[in-house]
Amino acid sequence: MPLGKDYAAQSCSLARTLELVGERWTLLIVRDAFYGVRRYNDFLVHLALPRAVLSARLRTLTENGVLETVRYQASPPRDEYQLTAKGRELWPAVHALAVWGEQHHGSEKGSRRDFLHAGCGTRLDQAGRCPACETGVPPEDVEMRPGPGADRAPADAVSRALLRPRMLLEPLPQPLNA
Amino acid sequence: MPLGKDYAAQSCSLARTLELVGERWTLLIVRDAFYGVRRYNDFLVHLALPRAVLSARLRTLTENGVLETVRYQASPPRDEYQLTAKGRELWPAVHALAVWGEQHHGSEKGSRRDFLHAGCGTRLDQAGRCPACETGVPPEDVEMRPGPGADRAPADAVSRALLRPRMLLEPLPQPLNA
DNA sequence: CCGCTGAATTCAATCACTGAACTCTTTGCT
DNA sequence: AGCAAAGAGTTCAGTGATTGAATTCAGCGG
Repeated sequence: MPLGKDYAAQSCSLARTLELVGERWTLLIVRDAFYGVRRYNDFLVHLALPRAVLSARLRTLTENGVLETVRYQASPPRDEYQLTAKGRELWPAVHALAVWGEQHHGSEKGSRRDFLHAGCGTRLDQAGRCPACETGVPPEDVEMRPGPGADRAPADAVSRALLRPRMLLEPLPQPLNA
Repeated sequence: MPLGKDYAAQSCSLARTLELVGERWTLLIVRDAFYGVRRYNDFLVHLALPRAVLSARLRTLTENGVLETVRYQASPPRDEYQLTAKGRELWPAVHALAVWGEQHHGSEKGSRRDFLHAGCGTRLDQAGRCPACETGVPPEDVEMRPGPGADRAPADAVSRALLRPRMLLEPLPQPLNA
């Protein structure tokens, strides 16, 4: 629905996936959700996208069961957006795309962000598996830390909060200071 | 370049990947290339997209080293578009997205297309690995065959040609009859 | 009462996509 | 030679989506 017509070749499941998740900004929102971003304003600050687009994307992701809203305070009603189980299953795809980008368009200084199997400390391969343990690693067990190519002093508070090592899906500390 | 501005948060390799591969139609073109589609007209027939968009996408994919043009006849000069090594490395990402779509938006009749480890015949998991052999499977070793949910009598010749089991990256037979 | 925050919506301008028509070159047919 | 067809595009007007700025709105803090 979001993008006018549906893709032809709808006999392919990739086409139906891209209808939902293939619009501009959508996968970056999902990626941020894996990073622990949950609030409207944090997405806004981190991605620097127009508010209208963010609202629209959050709505269609929620309507399609990728995100769900969770009330975190009642009096001025405020909702967080969290990944559902269905959304968390996008991790292999998101990770594979990120790894491809790192390999082919990475900076010369090295990776910007590393994803490690928590507990064993090994970097994941493109398939999202731990080469040492020879198992797939769900996002809950992935530790993210800045790599040598990371920007050391980003302009926005969300990027700064993401600079310290953290587990995927772990919510950002609130409020965001420094 | 293709989409006006570059994504902010360019410290993420996913963003740079999506700049290249995240536009409408682009990943479907790449998927078709894995399926063996190589010619302008075959992409056009299979995807039913505007010619202007197809030309633009093929150009940027070629300029960025995902596809390369290969002359297949000289007299009226005709080029095929083939995946480069860099392009073939998108297979895990494309496959992961397709599997996600199959799981969450698949038809009730079952999968539309199955991807098997050729030689062992086991269906790949979401990470693109063969559960039986416990190895990753490169696209050259993947056999594609229609699943129970496939459309049995598609309207276009390319879809009909893709109905018989085939190896990924194997070029479509030319000319396309039936 | 006033200003602030978080979460939006509205609006004009811009940009991209769509679909149809057109171009150009070579080849096959008569 | 003349004509139609195929393959691979380009051009162009109309539509739809995205952008960035401004505005709204509710509740809270002092």
